Amino acid sequence: MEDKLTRIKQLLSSQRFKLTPQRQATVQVLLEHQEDHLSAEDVYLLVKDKAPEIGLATVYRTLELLTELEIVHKMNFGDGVTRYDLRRDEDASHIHHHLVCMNCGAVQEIDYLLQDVEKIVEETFDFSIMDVRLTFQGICSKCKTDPVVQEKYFKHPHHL
Amino acid sequence: MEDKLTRIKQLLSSQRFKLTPQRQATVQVLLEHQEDHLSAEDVYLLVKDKAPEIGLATVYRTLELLTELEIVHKMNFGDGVTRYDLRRDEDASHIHHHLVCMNCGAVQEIDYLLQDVEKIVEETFDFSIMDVRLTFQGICSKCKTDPVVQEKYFKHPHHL
DNA sequence: TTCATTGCAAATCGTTTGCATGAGG
DNA sequence: CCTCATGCAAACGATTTGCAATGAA
Repeated sequence: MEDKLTRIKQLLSSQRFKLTPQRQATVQVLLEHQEDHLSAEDVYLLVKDKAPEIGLATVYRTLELLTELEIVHKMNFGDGVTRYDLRRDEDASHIHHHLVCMNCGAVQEIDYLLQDVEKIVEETFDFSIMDVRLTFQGICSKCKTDPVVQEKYFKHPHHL
Repeated sequence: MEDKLTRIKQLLSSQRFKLTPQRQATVQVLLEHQEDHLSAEDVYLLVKDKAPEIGLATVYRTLELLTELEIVHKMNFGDGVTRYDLRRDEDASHIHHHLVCMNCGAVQEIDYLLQDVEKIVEETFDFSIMDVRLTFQGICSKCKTDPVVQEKYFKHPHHL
């Protein structure tokens, strides 16, 4: 992980960007929450613990910068908030799929299956894929046991 | 298509909702643009031709209502705008995938492949899928011939 | 009359921007 | 000094909401 921070610092300075305390704090928060999918607001609140004086705008600017450098990944589950993620590594970049529970909001990654599908799409449509976002929305196994959830999602026929 | 309008009217009235002129105009716009992926604003402008007095809020409310009734499909390509689509038909509901060109913004549907993947996900994760959103972002065959596009997306190694 | 529905304007929410200040080379 | 980066507050764009007016059952 120090590894990663060092690499990021190099990447920044190679393009004349500085690893300021605010940026470092932001990266650290992302490193500590690799499994989560934090919104800018989430990141902001977490960074405030490390650097209380930071402004929300700086967090947005930092996340935007890191996105341009392809260090973080910007995503969007349709709930009106953009979420950010450290990228795993350099090239297997465009594999990033999720199970989103419509009840509890839990997000689980499923970063495999699908290489074949990508290949077919590229060939069939002569389309150069730069990024793939596959999101399954549904009910996770935990929520499935909740009677309220069952009533809401499983009882009614969807089209009367 | 009259077919479809009638069915929608039935669906509405079965739940004590009325097919007001505004709602009808909105549905008609959606029917006339089944291939597009219109934003609320787009729909609003198109509906204004048919019913100039309509308000944007009503369009939003109508689209929300139609979404709840599973008549339209709400989606999101990460550009900060929600887009809406008439659903094709009743049950093969959750198959709705897209190729989005990062250059010209063209959206092409690829509503097949993937049934197997869905099945695997359901079983592997004990996850009940209610909706799937698969988006490939990349460069379409048309844009690929543009030298500016080539320079921007295909020349530079992504990580120096 | 009653209740859903509407148009309008104001409010809200996430995000971006302008600007004056501050820190580092 | 010069530039980049910051914090703050204002601006912004998409969407939602409050409310009084409308209109069909």
